[in-house]
Amino acid sequence: MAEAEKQVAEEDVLTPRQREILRVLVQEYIDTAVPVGSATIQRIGGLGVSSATIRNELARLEELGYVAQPHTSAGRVPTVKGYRYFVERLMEQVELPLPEQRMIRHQFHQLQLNLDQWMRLTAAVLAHTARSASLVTPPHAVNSRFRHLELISIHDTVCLLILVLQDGSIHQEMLGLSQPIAQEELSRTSSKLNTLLRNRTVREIRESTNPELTGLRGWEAQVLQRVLELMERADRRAVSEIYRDGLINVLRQPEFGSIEKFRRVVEILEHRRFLEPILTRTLNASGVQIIIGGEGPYEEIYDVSLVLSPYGVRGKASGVLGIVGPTRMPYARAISAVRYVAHLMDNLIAEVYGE
Amino acid sequence: MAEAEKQVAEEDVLTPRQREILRVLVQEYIDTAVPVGSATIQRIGGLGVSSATIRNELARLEELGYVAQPHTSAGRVPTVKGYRYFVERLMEQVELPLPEQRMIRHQFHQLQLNLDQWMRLTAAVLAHTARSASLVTPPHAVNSRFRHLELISIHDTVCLLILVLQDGSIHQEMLGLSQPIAQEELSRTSSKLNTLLRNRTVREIRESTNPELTGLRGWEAQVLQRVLELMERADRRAVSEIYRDGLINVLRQPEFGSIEKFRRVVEILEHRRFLEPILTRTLNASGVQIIIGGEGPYEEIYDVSLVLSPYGVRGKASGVLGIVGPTRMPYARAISAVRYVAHLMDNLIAEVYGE
DNA sequence: TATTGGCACTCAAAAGTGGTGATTGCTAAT
DNA sequence: ATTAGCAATCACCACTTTTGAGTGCCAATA
Repeated sequence: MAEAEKQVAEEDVLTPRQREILRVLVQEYIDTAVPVGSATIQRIGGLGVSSATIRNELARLEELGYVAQPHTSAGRVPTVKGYRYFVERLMEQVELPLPEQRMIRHQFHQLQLNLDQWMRLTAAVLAHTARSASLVTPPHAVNSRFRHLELISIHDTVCLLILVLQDGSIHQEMLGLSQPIAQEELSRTSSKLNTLLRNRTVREIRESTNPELTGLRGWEAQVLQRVLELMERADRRAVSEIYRDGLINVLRQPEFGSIEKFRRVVEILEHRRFLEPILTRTLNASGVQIIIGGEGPYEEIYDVSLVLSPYGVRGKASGVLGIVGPTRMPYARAISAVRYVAHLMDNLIAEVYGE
Repeated sequence: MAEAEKQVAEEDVLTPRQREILRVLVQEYIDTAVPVGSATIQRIGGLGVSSATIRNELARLEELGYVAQPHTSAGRVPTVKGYRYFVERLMEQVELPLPEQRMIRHQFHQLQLNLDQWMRLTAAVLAHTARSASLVTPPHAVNSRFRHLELISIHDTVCLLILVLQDGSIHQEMLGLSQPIAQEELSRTSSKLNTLLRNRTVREIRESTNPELTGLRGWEAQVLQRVLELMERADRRAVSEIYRDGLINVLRQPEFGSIEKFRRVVEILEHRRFLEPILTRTLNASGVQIIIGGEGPYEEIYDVSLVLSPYGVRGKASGVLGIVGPTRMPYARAISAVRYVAHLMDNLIAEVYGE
């Protein structure tokens, strides 16, 4: 198995004892937020060696870049590389405790299936379960297909345009018309377009040579134009909207005693520019993704981590959900929470959107 | 006039000089966040008296509860009572500078009128203009009237129910049907209901004795039931959704060097339990409301203030917008920003929703 | 050769120290 | 009623000292 091979290959770099020391150190640091010294590891680690031996091993781990000292006379803290090794090889995968699973399922079952409420609930449940800030994007199809158009007269020259796509997303917009149009005429046009466009993608519609479509003029052409624009926007913005919750949980973390680090979390959550590429990437991945701040392309968000997972039915309707917290995060719990909720969403999506 | 009487009555308590001293003190404290001493007031206040006199007056103001000393050898800071007096009687009302007005108008005119984007923009503009955290609730009608229903088959036994009310709000919900229903039949029912319910309130529908309505059975009755429930929920929850922005601005305030006070701001913004009653109250008030934390029913949110205003067309569609910040807030600017944006919204709402 | 006890060393954090200056309240003079 | 003058207060700052957790290294040990 590739898995086993990888593990063997890794043993060339870290001995089992070093791995155990690293595991204990990261776990302890996650629990206490205090740099961990050799004596502490000896006390709670249960490996039968003296603190001097552990010191030697720690020196080696530091050379290799897995741990670092905030200052000479302090214990060690994990580096980004250390966290990465921990979450990939050392951490014990746990399932979310059954009572919590039951509670979450219960909450989801009580729900009337309104997309907006549903997303909110998901964000709230994630935040509560992982005790950190959460984010959720609504399920979204890749090449959305037209499903239904509705034009409702608001007054003479303004109508409300409601567009429903096959992924169930609803897009609305006020439309100023070039001339006064009555409701009857609006209805006639919308039912015409409903027939012409049904189940088509933007591309198909644009390439159509159907004279009924290409021949549209005046306000009707205007409506079609807006419909296409809305569909394109929906396609382009894989991440349409982001539901958030639980920011307050992050404030409880001791590392945010000073404002600066906390600011980064708020910035990540408020500014799409960070999230958009990360979420898009997650959408196309599979399984729980762990992004540790400071690594590779994520230098800017040093000491903030994200645990994200795609959910939904691939190619039909999928979204991303996950949590944001300090690098020093209880990953085991976070991952199990994210994974469980994502699975639950997979099922719900399959139930609602497809067979 | 009641206004004038009140002012006269108040002059019994505070002499003109005391008022001027209080005004200078609060203004200076708002600007600098540093306790203000008698010398400072003498220097910048321009009242032709010595600092000793000012000290005497300050002692009196302290007795009366308008100012307080953080410790014996420090200057004075305003109390909640002091702030209240300041915003109601001493502060000079200013208009938002014209260039800013122009910029805001410009942003609103560029907008395609989608409610969701609109609310977001409003929150963003408020946050930016008042340099603080902002919140906005969408416009909402009191006794909403039915406008349009659309049923879209998702698969056999699930359909998407879209309900448009007269205030332009759109409500959607997935509906599990008791039996498989085809799209044609869904359409027939929705157009029937559209005729029967058009422009009616929940109350009117419930009290109707029209046999076409009371005679509905099976899944059709189920649909009607859900429509009524949705309409009732829309009526009941005056504050449906809250758009927020600009939290990051609050982090810049020096008083949030420690986390504790900041936490309160986040709590207010995240938990509806604080906001709901405040917003509902504001909705029924008129003009800009200033809520100073620690006062009366708002003890819990000590040292956080809100500047809120209702907007929209009374009885037709109205909402609340405003900002949240530290008690030590540039009220003049905040109020002018909130007032200006609220007026702008009044006009936009009138333009879109009515004559 | 790996492990260990012992020990000198380091250094951040906590506790202590004294000086500074802003500010007050009080008093006596105007 | 107002003011100048002045002693008293006390947070704040810069500085020093103390403390102790923790390290690195070395010589002894298995």
